[in-house]
Amino acid sequence: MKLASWNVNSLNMRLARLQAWLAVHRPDVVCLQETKLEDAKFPTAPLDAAGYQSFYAGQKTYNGVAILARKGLVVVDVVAGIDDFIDEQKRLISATVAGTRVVCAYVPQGQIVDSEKYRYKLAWCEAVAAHLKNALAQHPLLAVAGDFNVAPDDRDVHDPALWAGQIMCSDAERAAFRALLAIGLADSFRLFEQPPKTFSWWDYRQLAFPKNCGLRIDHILLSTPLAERCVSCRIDREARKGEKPSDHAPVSIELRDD
DNA sequence: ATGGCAATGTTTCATTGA
Repeated sequence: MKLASWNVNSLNMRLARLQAWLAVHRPDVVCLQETKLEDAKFPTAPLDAAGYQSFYAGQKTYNGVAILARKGLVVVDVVAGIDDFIDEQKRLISATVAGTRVVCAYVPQGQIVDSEKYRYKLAWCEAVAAHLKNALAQHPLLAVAGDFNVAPDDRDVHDPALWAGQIMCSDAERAAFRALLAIGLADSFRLFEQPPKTFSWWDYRQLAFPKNCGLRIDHILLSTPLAERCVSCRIDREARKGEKPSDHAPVSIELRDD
């Protein structure tokens, strides 16, 4: 099974790119963030034509998450939102795909350390930690894929001194990320030897991408039984190239069939 | 020198993202 996660920064703007990427990589499951589309406007027909079922929770302008599953895979128990946490913002959707519980997450960005949005980010992560603890108790095969807006450690930052203590790198955010791992999840990227300076997001400005001034903030976390079956984790830098890219690149894993 | 780029709707600017 191949599972991917991609913050598309507007599915409307990125649909053609997504279709082309799906045609080449043929993942079984894709988690999308920042679709920025109300549910009535989700492009189910073109994605159906591309061979995918769509499950989504969106809103106008901001946020929006979706899970795509290759046609033929059985999908049950689709639920939007976080247990015991009322949130106007559409940032979490879960579905069981071919027996694996898949959670697609778009963690708040947080703007500036100690801002109102930063406090919301930390509260959101705390609620999601509780949600995932419960999910793991019910589903030993659990994958959490998304844009976490946290660079877990300095290897995930192009210039650690520049970013020290800044948004996405602060101690509290990194602790919140580690708290998710502590539930019993592994950062699939770190299960393998990886090229140094591998990132998943680059600012649109200042030639950040060609200079590889990026951060690794998009992750796929796996419960122990899935981590044991994981044979690869890659970030597709190619998808960030060319005209009108998303500012994020997709991350993909492959799970051995048992 | 506190900007820069991109997407969106409130649209020819303000807001947000990261």
